[in-house]
Amino acid sequence: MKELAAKYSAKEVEDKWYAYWLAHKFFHSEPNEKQPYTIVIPPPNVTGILHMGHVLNNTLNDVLIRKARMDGKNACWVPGTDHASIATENKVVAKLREQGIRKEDIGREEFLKHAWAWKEEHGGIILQQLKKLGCSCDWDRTRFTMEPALSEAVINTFVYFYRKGWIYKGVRMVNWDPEALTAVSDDEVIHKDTQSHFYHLRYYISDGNGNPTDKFLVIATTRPETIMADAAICVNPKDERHFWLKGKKVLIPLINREIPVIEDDYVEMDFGTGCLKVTPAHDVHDYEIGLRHNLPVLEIIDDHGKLNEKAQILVGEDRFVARKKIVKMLEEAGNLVKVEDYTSPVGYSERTDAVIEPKLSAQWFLKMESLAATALETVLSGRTNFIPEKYVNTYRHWMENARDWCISRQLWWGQRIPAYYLPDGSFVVEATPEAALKAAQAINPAIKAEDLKQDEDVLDTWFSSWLWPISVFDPEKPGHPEHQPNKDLAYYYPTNDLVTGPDIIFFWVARMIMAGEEFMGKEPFSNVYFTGIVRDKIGRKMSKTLGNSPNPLDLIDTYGADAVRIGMLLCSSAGNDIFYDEAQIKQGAAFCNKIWNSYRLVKGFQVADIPQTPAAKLAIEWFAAKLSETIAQVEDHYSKFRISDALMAIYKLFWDDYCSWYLEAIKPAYGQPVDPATQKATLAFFESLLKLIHPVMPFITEELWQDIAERKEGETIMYAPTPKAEAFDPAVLENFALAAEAVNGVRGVRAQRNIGPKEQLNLKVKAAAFPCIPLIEKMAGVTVELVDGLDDAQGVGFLVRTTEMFVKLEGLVNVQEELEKATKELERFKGFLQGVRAKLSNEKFTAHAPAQVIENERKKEADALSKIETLEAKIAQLKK
RNA sequence: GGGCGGUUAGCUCAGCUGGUUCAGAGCACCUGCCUUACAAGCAGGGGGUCACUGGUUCGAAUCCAGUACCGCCCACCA
Repeated sequence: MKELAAKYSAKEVEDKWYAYWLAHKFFHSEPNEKQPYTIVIPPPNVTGILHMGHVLNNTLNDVLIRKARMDGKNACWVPGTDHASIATENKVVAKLREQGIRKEDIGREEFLKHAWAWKEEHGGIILQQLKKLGCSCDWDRTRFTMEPALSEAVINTFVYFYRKGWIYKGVRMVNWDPEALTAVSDDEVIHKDTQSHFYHLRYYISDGNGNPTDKFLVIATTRPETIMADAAICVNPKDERHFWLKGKKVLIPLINREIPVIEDDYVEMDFGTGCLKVTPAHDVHDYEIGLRHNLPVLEIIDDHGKLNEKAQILVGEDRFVARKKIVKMLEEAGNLVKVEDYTSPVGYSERTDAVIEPKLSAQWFLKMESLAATALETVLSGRTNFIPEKYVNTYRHWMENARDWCISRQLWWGQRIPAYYLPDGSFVVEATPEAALKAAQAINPAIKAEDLKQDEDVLDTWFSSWLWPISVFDPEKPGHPEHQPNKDLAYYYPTNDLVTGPDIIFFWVARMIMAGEEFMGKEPFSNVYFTGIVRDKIGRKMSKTLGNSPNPLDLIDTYGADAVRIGMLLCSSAGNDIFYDEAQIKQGAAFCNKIWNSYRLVKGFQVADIPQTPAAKLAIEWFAAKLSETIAQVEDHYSKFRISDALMAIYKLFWDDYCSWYLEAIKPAYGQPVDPATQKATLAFFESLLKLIHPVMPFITEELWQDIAERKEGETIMYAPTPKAEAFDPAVLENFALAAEAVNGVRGVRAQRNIGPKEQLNLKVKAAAFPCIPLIEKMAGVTVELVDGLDDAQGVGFLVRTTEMFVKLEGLVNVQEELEKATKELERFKGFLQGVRAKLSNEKFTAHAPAQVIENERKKEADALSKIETLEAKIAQLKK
């Protein structure tokens, strides 16, 4: 490095060192005799692009992995991407739509060709972006959840659980989007309060032969067009108003079909009329009531949201048209009692904005009971820790109520379910078509390959990502209990830490624990660190539609990756949402510059064979202690995953202690040289600081570390050992603190009196001895004089603890002002003393409080007395 | 509606098992400085009834109960 510029320029530095790290394969890990430290990346969507949430998450991951590497562990961070079936398929569908192509028209095979092409074109961009951020992933280990080996793992897992009897096919109500003609997940349904009507309808009691009597009940519904699908009327068994209905049958208006009156606790007595029409095919809750009471399921709405022939009336009408028409018909028939305005939450499709239609369909499920119980135990026993701990409660609640996992999706992009149907509708489950044919022929020897039809659905994306901590190392393992883990899996599993958002605690974290326990008999990671959600300054979620999410790459370009990393970490305590503000990144950039310039100073030192100044000697002794003290704190913070606290501790050590105090203390006068011992110590301190902060700021630290000494090609700060705290004498820190107070006192006087820093002053200290006097002289620009008494009123005094100090100022002093100041202070201490004495004279206090506390109070009393004495003497002096 | 968590300085947060002058940090703010490492800087400074009410205790930001508000997860009243 040549002359250092006055400002740090990240751009020139970052690409250079990342290329260097890659060229030397510093990120690559292979099993060896060292202790492993492993992280698997939360795989981002393969076609996704980097957003601020990724920046936060991956910065944290990188800090942990770099720290572990410097701690001497064999650190391995496995990167990769997720095929993200729904998100990716949506994107491909949208792109095809632009070209006027519908996926149904081109068919599965052709569609998948487009999808793969899309993946090749857009896939992995995000991994390139992570490099810009400085992430030290082992790129040779990059995985993709839909690559052949990992897809096989998924299929094997399915077969394994099917054989175990935990996978079954069942009917479930899904969120049907009648425009997109697909089921959508719960997350893709947006509930919006919608203005509608509450129709009160009269159902006549049947005489038993399908004829109406003159008795009736009234139900309230928002969906009158579904009455033809009613299977029962339900009332609460405790509702006295409806006791008379017990065992009765009623007639559905307009079509006169007879349905029973049943009783179920689900019905709220004080809502609506207390009578609920039960429509199992078109309402989730009604479906569940139907199950409990064995009601028939009659579907009258088709995939397009139109009434079908089972409705008997209004066949072919759209559900909303049908609603209007049927209301009129009901009114004419005399069944409409009244119509109320009503606002209720209605589910809309996130993508098409169509009103979601609950629809029954056949789905594949995985039984959760046993898996959840085991995975709950993993966390409750502490084999896996959650940080922050509060998520254990959330986790427990979910695991204790886990419903079977619906693993099928009506999509094409993903691992296709390995169930093969025979012509008679029965099916076999096998890992390959060949095996399936064999199995089918065992049932019916006449079966040929073309007779078998594979299930159309693919598996939920999470059904592949839950294997991630295992499959990235050994894809053969999932689904194969007898398979011995390969070398990588045996070495790297279980991984150490997982950093992820709390929003996927169930989708992903819980299920990885299940898979880990099932296939490895061991938890997949020891700690899960939950980050918060990145929000903007005013608390809104970052989103594309709001346009409040900055592009991280622009930020890196402007401020540098180190600055962006600092900016994200500064405000990120675990589990709290992050309020993103560009100001934090500017703070990070300022810190880079500060580090840069502190090095410029040291690098510029002329070294000469001169004796070390006493101030420099004291400063070195102090900073060595301070460094050790801080290292211990930083280690403690890291051990508790308090990353932002660790960063802040180093930040203050670097800026306040090293730059503002240490460097100023050892800095020679302009043009003067520095002695060799001081130069050496200073560079050593600086190197320690670089190493401490490297995990957070990888680029600038590498740049400077390479410059402070002769380095060979292939050397890197990445593998420099983390500085260790050494034993130190606490008195060193205490003495320095006293001296610093004295310096601050003098500076206060200067500020108050408008005296420039260059003007030498005389400081009288009323004491027989005081620590670090050369330091005080250097830092405060004074000559210190130890005196017995302060008889000269021409000056300004202040107290350092109980020691009185006095800056001599000829003709500049306002005695009256000094007097007022001292009197005010005296009052304060007197009040304080009173408080302490009240406590000490309280018998209950002295009887109950521990000795330590009482002693502290006595010391406070003594200190206060001493200060009062000093102040009183001073006041007497001033009054003369 | 059920569960969980929160409320401390203008902002973001720390404060572990009640007791050190415990009321803190960073940023922001105010004042004075372009003092040859750094104005992305230096020095100094102001600022909080620890949400509210009650209780336990010699002693409460800290423990307990209630109230108010906020956030998250789940279920989302036909």
